Amino acid sequence: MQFTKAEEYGILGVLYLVAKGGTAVTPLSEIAEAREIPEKFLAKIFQSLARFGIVRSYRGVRGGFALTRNPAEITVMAVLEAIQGPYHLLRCIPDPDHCDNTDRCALRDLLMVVEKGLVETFESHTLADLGEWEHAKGVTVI
Amino acid sequence: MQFTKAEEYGILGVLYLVAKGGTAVTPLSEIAEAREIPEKFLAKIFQSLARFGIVRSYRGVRGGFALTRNPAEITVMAVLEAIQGPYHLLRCIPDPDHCDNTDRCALRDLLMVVEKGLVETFESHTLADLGEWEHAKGVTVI
DNA sequence: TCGTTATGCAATTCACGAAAGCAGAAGAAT
DNA sequence: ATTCTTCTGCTTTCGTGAATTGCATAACGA
Repeated sequence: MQFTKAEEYGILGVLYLVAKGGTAVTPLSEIAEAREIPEKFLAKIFQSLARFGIVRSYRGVRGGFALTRNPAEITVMAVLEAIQGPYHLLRCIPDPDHCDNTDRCALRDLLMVVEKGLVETFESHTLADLGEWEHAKGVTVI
Repeated sequence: MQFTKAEEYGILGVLYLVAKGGTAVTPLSEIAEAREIPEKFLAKIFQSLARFGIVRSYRGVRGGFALTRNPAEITVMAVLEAIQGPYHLLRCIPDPDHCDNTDRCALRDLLMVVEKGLVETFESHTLADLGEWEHAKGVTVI
């Protein structure tokens, strides 16, 4: 059970936008360089984020991406789901037909408990929260 | 972030032993067939469990594996750590030198919170607990 | 019209989870 | 002793999906 690079880069990317404050439109090249993320990979991730309305894209010179809402209104969970789709620890959780005795599986029950706690934590933290944590630690944009 | 097959098989394997009750020595072939797990893969997993003292192995005719302790004394966490080693969502959590600004990373802080909750849940459930859940649902050994 | 930036899809690389194979050791049964 | 069973400890293979790259195209501003 490990956090994926896509998830990691996605969060770091939007946090960069938060750190820049307001609604500054920022090109991927800048984010990628500042946070040392492969640019094309980041592009893919931000396209997902754009589809889910987390960020908005602007083309052309001085284009880039910007948050669509106030960071306080965007939960970490929303970002993760935009990147990875619905979040589940086992295939049989969303799809009970995946194996033949989901209704008797204690492991599935336990993981549903674990997953619930996990989702609650991700939902109870917004990008603004994380931004403040970083700010308190003196993180700079570049 | 997904539960691995090794983790899944490991838990299901020991739960099979729990369901058989007591300290019955059970060969891998039986467990593998009953729970539809690739036998050689299960062997690898149980070797780890044996090294960590979760189960004990017996060779020869009528050999196999048995739990070393009462299921109520074995937490799910113990089983998972035996299989996967120390549990971390990001490499930089156990190894702060993995990236160059772990001390300023809000994502790392958040994941440490998530991880804590996760570990607590796994530690607060024993194999006996899961065994009872299954029992209540009418799970049979074979 | 030109340069910049995102878009969308295709292709590729790569790591690791997952699984299989095999020779050998240990042990029980007879 | 011999034989059969079962674990042990490698080695190797396979497959999937993560991670990354590439390219042609579309949109947009200057």
